[in-house]
Amino acid sequence: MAAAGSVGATMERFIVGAQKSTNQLKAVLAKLLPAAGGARAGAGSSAGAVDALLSDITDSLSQVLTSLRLGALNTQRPPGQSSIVVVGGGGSGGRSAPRRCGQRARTDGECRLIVLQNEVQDSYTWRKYGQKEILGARFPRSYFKCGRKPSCLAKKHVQQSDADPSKLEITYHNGHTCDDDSPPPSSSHIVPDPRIISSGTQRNAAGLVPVATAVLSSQPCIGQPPSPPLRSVPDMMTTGVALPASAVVPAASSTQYDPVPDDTASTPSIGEEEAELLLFIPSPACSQSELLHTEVAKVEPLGPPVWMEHDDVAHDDACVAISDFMVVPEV
DNA sequence: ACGATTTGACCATT
DNA sequence: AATGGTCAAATCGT
Repeated sequence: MAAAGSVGATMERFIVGAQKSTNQLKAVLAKLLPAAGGARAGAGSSAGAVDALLSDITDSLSQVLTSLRLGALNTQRPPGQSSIVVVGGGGSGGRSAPRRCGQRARTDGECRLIVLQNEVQDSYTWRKYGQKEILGARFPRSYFKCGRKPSCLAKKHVQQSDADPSKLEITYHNGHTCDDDSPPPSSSHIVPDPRIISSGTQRNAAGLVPVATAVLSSQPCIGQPPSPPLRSVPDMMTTGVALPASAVVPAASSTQYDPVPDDTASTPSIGEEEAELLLFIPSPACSQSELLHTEVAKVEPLGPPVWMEHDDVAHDDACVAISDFMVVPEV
């Protein structure tokens, strides 16, 4: 849809702008902090560190930009049809989340399963309301409800993948209804409409971070609240863009993560065709303390990826879980 | 003191 | 009966 394209274009503009600013900053710092050859070792190392950081920033921005452009890959799926977004794996194809034996399907509304690398998070505020050991699963499943509004029906179940502990299997149930009536207090968000999907890894409940911040930071988000407002993405489950590990940002503590912006009141609900890109940012999903920390694999700019659904898709009445999902470069 | 998280118990579904 | 999902009191952190 056009909207999706405009969102991507908007994000792309911001990223390009960030790249320019970074380059300018680099130039300025180069003058202020004469690199290596500097007289004082201290100054030299500082300059080196700054340079390294700036390089990381520009590299991350490039990665995000690439991901955005690859975003064309989007796959619009009709509501009810689920998709598994595997973040990471360098496009080599992620592992699926096979339905566990004894796992039952709920019949309450739509749900979508997403498998993400840890350290990703979405822009919504989630409140954990339960945790349970699941038969056959090594890790417990955590239950979250939208914390923005009690009336919002959005829920998500987060479980660390048995197959790959570095991934979180997040199942979303129902779309957010909190976007409809009361837009969150506005802030300096840049991109309109955030709806990020995500997953997290760290032990903290996460928080949202502004995309910019996310892109710049490479530190693991353990118990770190994000400060700036997050920015991000459109509808979840449509497409996914994996940010480079360096894009991972510290998460905020559960309580106030995500200030989903506001001006983003227009967040589309699941199934809408609005968004094409997803920005995965560390999420609150794992307020639990046991989640592992891993890096999000980089997306290789090999060309427009294509989302492929594997044959063995398990269909439930209202829930669908796709077992295998891969991203392959278009030849 | 308030709000979020934890955790055991209860309920619903298969 | 077994299992997953939700509730709610207790606990913890701010």
